[in-house]
Amino acid sequence: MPNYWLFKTEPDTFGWDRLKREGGTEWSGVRNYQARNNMMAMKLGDLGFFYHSSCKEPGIAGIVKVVREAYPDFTARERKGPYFDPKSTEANPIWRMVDVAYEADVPRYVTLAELRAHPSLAATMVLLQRGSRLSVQPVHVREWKLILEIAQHPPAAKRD
DNA sequence: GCCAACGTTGGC
DNA sequence: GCCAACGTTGGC
Repeated sequence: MPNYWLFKTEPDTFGWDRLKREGGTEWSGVRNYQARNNMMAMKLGDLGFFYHSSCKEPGIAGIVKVVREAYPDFTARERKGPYFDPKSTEANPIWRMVDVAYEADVPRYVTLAELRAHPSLAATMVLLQRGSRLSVQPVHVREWKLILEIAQHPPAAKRD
């Protein structure tokens, strides 16, 4: 059984279209210890939702698979780069990344608002907790299955 | 070790 | 653009 995760990304910077086009990516630039620890816990074959944040309609855009387990994030040592961290050295790299690859499309885009509308998700999903902004987070298998179930049906009609 | 100040995230 | 919540920094 794989474990399940959620990766946040800003579609203006690196969205689902680009991930599909390129087939996969290094998940570099994460500078939060909890998110790093989550990546260090990932195993080959784990699956993750590809989540669009900081955009007009935040939500789940696709599914990726972990194709390389955690290894040092070299962008921490790129002196001129935006992710440079002087605390990270070759002998002691403090930041890690994983590689992910395209796994599948979701049947349809599932918005944040829709996720929130499900009480059982709202109660437990890390993404939906107040003030939560963890960029790489675990998803419970129960949540994973429910979200896929939601994605297999048309969105609930909007009421006026 | 405390905690105020600051910069960032991210929904709205 | 606003602002609440968060994580980090640094003085003490």
